[in-house]
Amino acid sequence: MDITKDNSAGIWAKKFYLASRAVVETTLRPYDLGSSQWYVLWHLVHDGPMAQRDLLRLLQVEKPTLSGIVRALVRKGIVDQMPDPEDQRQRILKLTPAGVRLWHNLPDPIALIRKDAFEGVDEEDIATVVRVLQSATARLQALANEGKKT
Amino acid sequence: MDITKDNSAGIWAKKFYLASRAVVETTLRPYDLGSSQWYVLWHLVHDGPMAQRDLLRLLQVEKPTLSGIVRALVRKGIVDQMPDPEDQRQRILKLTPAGVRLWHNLPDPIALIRKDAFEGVDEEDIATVVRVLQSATARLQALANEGKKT
DNA sequence: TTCCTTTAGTTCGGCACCTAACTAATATGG
DNA sequence: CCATATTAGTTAGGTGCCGAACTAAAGGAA
Repeated sequence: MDITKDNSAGIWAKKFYLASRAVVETTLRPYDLGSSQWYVLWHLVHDGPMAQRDLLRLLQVEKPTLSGIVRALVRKGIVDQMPDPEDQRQRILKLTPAGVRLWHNLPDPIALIRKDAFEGVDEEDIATVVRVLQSATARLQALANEGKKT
Repeated sequence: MDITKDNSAGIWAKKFYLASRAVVETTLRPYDLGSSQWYVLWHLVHDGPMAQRDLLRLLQVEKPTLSGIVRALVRKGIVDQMPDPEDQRQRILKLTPAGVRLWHNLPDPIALIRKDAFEGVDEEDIATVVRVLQSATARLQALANEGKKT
């Protein structure tokens, strides 16, 4: 009874996620940046300064998760976190000059994954992967929400 | 330019992994057990006591990762970790009586995911998901190994 | 205006991962 | 036989994720 047989799609989703995170983090390590830290920079570069709460929705993570990522970026001097004068609860996030300089030297880890993992793979197969995983995720999240309400 | 479009299979693999981990951990939380901790128990139940190094290969994680999981299980009184008399470097892992009792009350989180996420999904689609993710993972790991050697 | 609720963010503690650097013990080659 | 690998496991520190519980500020209702 091989347990991996029972949930092979789940097992491989996990393995792929961990492998791609490893590649991205290896790529970014020389710049002392984690994968989610990079993604925060990406948003700040492409959308300009924004409140932490807006980033929260873009990244789709919980508050303490983003709080930790931001703390690391502030510690490294890459991002400034200042209170919004309009609403003293909110914090505006903005790249520092050092952050802007860093960004210009950074490789694009998303392009790397796309190329090294999926280049040449049948488009329809990829569409199937997306469709199956998307629906499976929705089903699990529905289950989780149901459990919360009950 | 939506970044998610560029690597949608990767994005959904991640989302699915996180969602399934959340469901599993919610299921196991009443028993004060994490997902990987559960998987260690599963192996100890099905294969009997074994050295930590053998578990390492079964779980396919790095040494410090397993070390942390084992430490948590020992702290909770679920697993005993004793030196192998044959080889003083190795540690034999064995369920405690409390661990055995706990196991008998535990739900099966793998069955849960299989049912709630994939039940009714076309077998061929699942096969495609496995095939694509498996090959993508292999490509990334090959890349990682190459980088190590160079 | 005052009280109450909601919202934004942090802190704490926990899980699951990693690399780098370490100890202790066994195995091996000269 | 002894010096030198190699192997097993731990520790330290970092990333990314979570829920629970907290503070502070803003919004609303009586």
